Amino acid sequence: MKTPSQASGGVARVFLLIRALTEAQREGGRVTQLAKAVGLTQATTHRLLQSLVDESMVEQDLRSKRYRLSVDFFALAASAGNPGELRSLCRPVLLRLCASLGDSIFLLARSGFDAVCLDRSDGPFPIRSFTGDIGGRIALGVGQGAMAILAFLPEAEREEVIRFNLSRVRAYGVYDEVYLRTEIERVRHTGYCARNTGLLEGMAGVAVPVLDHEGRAVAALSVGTIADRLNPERLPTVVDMLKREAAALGPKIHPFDVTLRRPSQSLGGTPAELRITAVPPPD
Amino acid sequence: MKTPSQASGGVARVFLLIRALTEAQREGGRVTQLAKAVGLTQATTHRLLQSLVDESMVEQDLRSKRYRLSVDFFALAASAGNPGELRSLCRPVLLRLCASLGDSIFLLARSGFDAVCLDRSDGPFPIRSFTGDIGGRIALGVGQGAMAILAFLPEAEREEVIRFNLSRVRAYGVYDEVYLRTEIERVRHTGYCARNTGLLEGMAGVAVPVLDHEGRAVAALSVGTIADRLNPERLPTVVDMLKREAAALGPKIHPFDVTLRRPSQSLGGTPAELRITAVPPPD
DNA sequence: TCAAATTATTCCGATAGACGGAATATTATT
DNA sequence: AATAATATTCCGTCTATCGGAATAATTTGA
Repeated sequence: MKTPSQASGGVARVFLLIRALTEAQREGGRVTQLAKAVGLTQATTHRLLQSLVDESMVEQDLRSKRYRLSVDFFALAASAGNPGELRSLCRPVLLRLCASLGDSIFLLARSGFDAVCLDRSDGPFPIRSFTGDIGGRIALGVGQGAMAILAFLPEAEREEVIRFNLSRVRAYGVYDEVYLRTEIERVRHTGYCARNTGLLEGMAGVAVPVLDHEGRAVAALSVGTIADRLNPERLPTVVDMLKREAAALGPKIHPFDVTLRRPSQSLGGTPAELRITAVPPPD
Repeated sequence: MKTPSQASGGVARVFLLIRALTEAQREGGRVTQLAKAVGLTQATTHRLLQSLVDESMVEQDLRSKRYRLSVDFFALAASAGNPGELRSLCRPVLLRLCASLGDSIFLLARSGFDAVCLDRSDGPFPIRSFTGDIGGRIALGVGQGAMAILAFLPEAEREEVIRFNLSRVRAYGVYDEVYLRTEIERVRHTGYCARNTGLLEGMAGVAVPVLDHEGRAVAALSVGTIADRLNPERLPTVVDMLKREAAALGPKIHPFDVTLRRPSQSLGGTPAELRITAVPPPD
């Protein structure tokens, strides 16, 4: 007997623990605390942690005895950030756009119901972004990049994502379904997504989807900058450059064709960028 | 009974498989091939893969049935690339240096016997580098950044690393132990590591260590550029800026204190760093 | 400085769940 | 359409995991 919501095998336990470790990366996690977080006994948690240390995926501070994910884990996973060579393909594009425009450029890849930031190239105008750091994720429909992707998914898939994401995106200024669908239509019509009144004060962004050889959105190129620099005069130029680069990328892309599966592990909640590092009080 | 060289628990098997998947990221791996690679039966390999798919760490193409690591895996591991907030702390530094110097700046973190690239900021002068892409690793002692770290490890640790790495670094132009030790002494004396005759034709680099509050090297700031731009006239300025930034970082860093353990999984082999992907110049 | 409390680590018997041989289904090849 | 290669499922065996409990280490408090 196994609860479907609860994980099945030992693999699930390992990743449950790893997820708990990501939460505790800042200070490192202690066995007791981690055990409670994953719902296992201290003994089991301890043994799993030791196994992970043996694999050098986790390291333990000799003084505090706290555990955290290791840089080796990061290095191991780095290749996963280049699916179908997408990142390698886009890197010169990012550099080129960044050099020409002088703004920060982001590469977002679609991943299930989210977009994940795979790469960025910062221009001289510093910027704070939601998807922000490499590895950051955001629900499809929130922010220009993730909206550009959502708008250009095949209809059936788009509907499923909208249904699943509606509750997740409410917090971000997507007030209702009608508004979201109106936006999507606009993006589908114009071929880009731009907003001046962004999620962050004074910040603006514009993004275009990157379509694979069959016309489905798999990624987005996104520009983030200060609001002044996306004025009506400059915007068309920026959009044009983005579209040109995106179009050139399309034929080179051969993505995996995967079944969309609802994540059991909640992706939703509060994104890391909004979690204003409150230290969880021990009790 | 279990071979000590072969892994013990189920955790080891999982990561054995994940490692095999990183090798096959480009095209994706098939069950048969992966099973052979990890030395398990197809049935077991298949079940493990399914478990990983359930965790959305792996995805499978519906057409080709091939498996690859997913972007979710990358996103999960991203927090591991910010150990002790090192990356967050250094990001503004990278941007500042990149803006002032106009060259590409790298942040390397020490990890066991290696240095791993945690972040980079590319300047207008395109560059090819060994440690190159984010997540890339290189043996301590090879390249300016990894040399800067090695030179400023505590003596006992330094000796152990040298002993372990000597065979690994021979391929890279470190011809013998005497040469390596001479270099280390020079770096310790001057406080930086610069080379014009780099591993790559026409490329040059200079790096300084980032020392923690107890004076041990935990990271390096590295500049990569074209050889002309590191002439005797400009070099002192660059070194000075790097040193200044590194010194300011030191007190903010409180690293984990870990036991150095020889990796069972060979790091050696054909390093990913030799598979150099040239970055086409922007224009 | 010592004692109490908290936390980390080790032990070990029971057993849940992984293992893999073999059968079956699917896809590619000729 | 037949054959081959590959992927997936089944299920009995038995191994490797689980966790309660004991022990060790560390922190807290007086």
